[in-house]
Formats: sequence, structure tokens, C-alpha cells
Amino acid sequence: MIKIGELAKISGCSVQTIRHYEKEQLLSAKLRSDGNFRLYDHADIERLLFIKHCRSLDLSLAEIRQLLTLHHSPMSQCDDVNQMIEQHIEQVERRIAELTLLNKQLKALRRSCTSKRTVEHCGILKQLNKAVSQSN
Amino acid sequence: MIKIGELAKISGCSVQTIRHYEKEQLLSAKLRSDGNFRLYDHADIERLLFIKHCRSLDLSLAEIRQLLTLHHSPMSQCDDVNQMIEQHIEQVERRIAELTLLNKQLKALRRSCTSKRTVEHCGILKQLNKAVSQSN
DNA sequence: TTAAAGTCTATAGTAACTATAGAGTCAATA
DNA sequence: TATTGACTCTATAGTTACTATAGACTTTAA
Repeated sequence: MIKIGELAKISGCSVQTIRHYEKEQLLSAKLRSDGNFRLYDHADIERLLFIKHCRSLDLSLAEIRQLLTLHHSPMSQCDDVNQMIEQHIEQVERRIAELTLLNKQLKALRRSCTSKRTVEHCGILKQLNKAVSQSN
Repeated sequence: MIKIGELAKISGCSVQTIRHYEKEQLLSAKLRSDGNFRLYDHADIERLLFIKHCRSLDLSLAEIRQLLTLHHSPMSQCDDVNQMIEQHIEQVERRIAELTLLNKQLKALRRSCTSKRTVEHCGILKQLNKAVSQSN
């Protein structure tokens, strides 16, 4: 059995993050030491690494909680897992599209001012203002 | 002079958002009615639309505050504005790269399970676990 | 005059942590 | 054995940009 600091080292998560996951019901220490320190075993390490891998895929804690539940209900259908991943992919793709558009706009903005003028003549601010008066 | 509800309509921001911007020192009503209602003029409308446009470019409230300050300091240099936009572009591009990688990983994961099996044999969960035991 | 709609302030909630305070525990050294 | 330093505990507040509520007050129109 290991204490939270060692679990943090092994997993690469911070101590606070592990405690946060416990609060969010993703991971719990089944045992405590005499002095009330959390004690973890090998299964906990695996569970935390699973969580960490899911987080690296930007799954939310709620989604991970769901996956962990499915994981331990052998009769449930893969479809639920598939659907979650599918929705997540769509979400990521929407965000990529948004950011790509944003990037274009920012680059157009950047082109509007390059020299060392005072703000009075700054093309960027002029552009930002122009957009304002247009939409007004 | 208009009240906050009308400013909200004109700008497309919610009433709470406008009050939030005031709290964040981006926009303030210089006048209040006898009954303590905020009163706005044309300059306030323009300022709010400027803020809204910047937000649509994902600039943070802190960045916008800085832009507004520069905006009203005619002696400051464009360089400050340029640098901020430059950094923002870099940040957006980093995030796009991250999400693109993420998307690839999620799609690989999706390919690992397609049929209606029970979770016991779910390829996605197997993949997620495999990653865990590899990194352990 | 009264009712509805609008506005006020203050506070809490959102997501996933991070950081702190103040107290208690553990392991090793003097 | 005492003490020091490192570790852990709980509880709470802060981060970002809002959104949503509660309870009270103001304005407007019928």
C-alpha cells in the first residue's frame, strides 16, 4: 500500500488532483492509515492511469465517470462507449473549425499594422473599431 | 441616454454580462438615474461593441482591458498591440495543433470498436486500458 | 393605483483544477 | 527521547467569463 505522495509521483498527477478526483467520485482510497492517511493499491494506480489517459483525450470527468461505470458493468453495451467517443470527436472537430476561422481573422488583423507608429494610427485598433461601427 | 436593457438589446450582450464587464472595469455607466439605474450613451455602445468584437476573437477580458487602455493613450506604441495579437495567434495555433492530434487519437480509438458487443469485449475500453498498462 | 416589467446588489454555480491555512502524522536524526 | 522536516489531513478560496438566482426597489402603462 502506498500513500498519496507516492501515487502522485507514479502517476504524474498532483496530490491535490488525486484528492479532487476522489471528491468527484472517480477514485477512492479504500483504506486509511492509523493517522488517517489515504492508502492505495495496484488497482488504484491502474484506475488513476486510466483516468489520466482519458483526460489526455480531453474527456470530461463526468464522461470518465461514465466510462468507469460501464467498465465495471460487463453486461452493458459497447454502443454507449461508442456514442460518447463519437460525440466527443464531433465536439473536437467543431472547436478546430472555430479556431481555424479565428486564426484567419487574427492574421488579417495582424497584417493591418506592422510599423512602429503610435496607437493613434494603429491599423489593428482601426480595424477593431471599423468592425464596431459596421455592426452598429 | 439608455438603460441597461436597451444596451443589451443593441449590443447582443446579456444584461448580466454588461454588469460583469463593469465589475471587470471594461465599461462603466458614468451616470445613474434617480432610482439608481445605469445610464449609457453612444460612446458606451461603441465601447461595448468593441469589447464584443474582441471577445469574438477570443481575447481575454484582461487583454481587452489592456487594448482599451492603449486605445486611449495616443502616445503608446503599436508594438504593444502587435505583440499581444502575435501571442494570441501563437496560442490559438498551439491549441489547434493539440486538438488535431487529439482528433487523430480519438478516431483511432473509434476504429477499435464498432459492433454491438458487451463492454467486456469493447475495443475502446481495451485500448484505453492498454495505454494504461503501457505507461505504468 | 396597481400590476408588470425592468433594474438593483449580492451571492452561488459552472469545469477542472491550483493554492493556501492551520492542524495533525510520520520517519529519521541528535 | 525529543525534535525536526517532510508529508498528509480538511476546508476554503481563487482561476475564467460568464449565468442564474433571491429579494428588494424603480419605472411605465393601463
